Amino acid sequence: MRKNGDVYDASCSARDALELIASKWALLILPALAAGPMRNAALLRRIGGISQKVLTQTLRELERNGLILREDKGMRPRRVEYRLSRLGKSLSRALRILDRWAERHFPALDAARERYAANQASQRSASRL
Amino acid sequence: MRKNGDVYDASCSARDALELIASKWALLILPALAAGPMRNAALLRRIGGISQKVLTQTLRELERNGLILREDKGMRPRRVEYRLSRLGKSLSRALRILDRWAERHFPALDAARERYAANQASQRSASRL
DNA sequence: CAGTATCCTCGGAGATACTG
DNA sequence: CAGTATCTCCGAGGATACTG
Repeated sequence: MRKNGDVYDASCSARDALELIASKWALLILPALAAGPMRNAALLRRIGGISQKVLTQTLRELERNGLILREDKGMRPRRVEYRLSRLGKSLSRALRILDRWAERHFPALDAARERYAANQASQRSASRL
Repeated sequence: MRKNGDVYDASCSARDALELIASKWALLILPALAAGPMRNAALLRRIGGISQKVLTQTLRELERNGLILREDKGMRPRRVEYRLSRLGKSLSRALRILDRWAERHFPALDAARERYAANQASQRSASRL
């Protein structure tokens, strides 16, 4: 992306940051970890519908960006814990606002979708006259 | 908000809402429209790297969810304007917080990535000994 | 248990050309 | 000018099996 012509000005890196955040899975993992440190298996259970591969990928990406910390206590059987870094907690707080927005407004979104569907239907039947 | 250890139960719809938001393009279109109503071509210019098709798709999806309004004034040549709905403005305000977070913290993210890369490199060379 | 390695599928998204 | 219609391709992500 961002092929030719630097259309957008200074906020390019911020845009990258946004894209990191705008990952569906990151948006679910961070809140999960906000509750406290968690292990791989627990995250798999907690976040329904994510595969082991994608979970690992996303965790690595979050770790790479300094949002979470990975602690591998060298035990047998193995035990690895993930937890939010300071930066991750900060982001998590910002995300909570979005979360609350979603909770508060999804009824409105649903309603809008129904209205839209109804409109579509009536327009289809009108054009058939 | 999914406080107990169960997989997501009640907050499924909110999760859907989050996924709508977690679209890279929606995250760019909404702030663009926050500045004021805009037409197709203007959005294409403003948001670098998006194709006509994807722009239309995203706009439709946002309209369907009641976040933006589409106004087609029946002129020749055609003139269609998009603008935020009340709901869209509300979301846009919530997103601005994220935006600010990204602007404020992307240096930290960058730094973390460099640290990570350095670690990787030193670990690779260590394992080669 | 945490993580990798493979293989494979499906759909997101680009390019291009066309229409009202 | 806004939008559709096709065709195409690439890669994110799922399933499964294996390893330390």
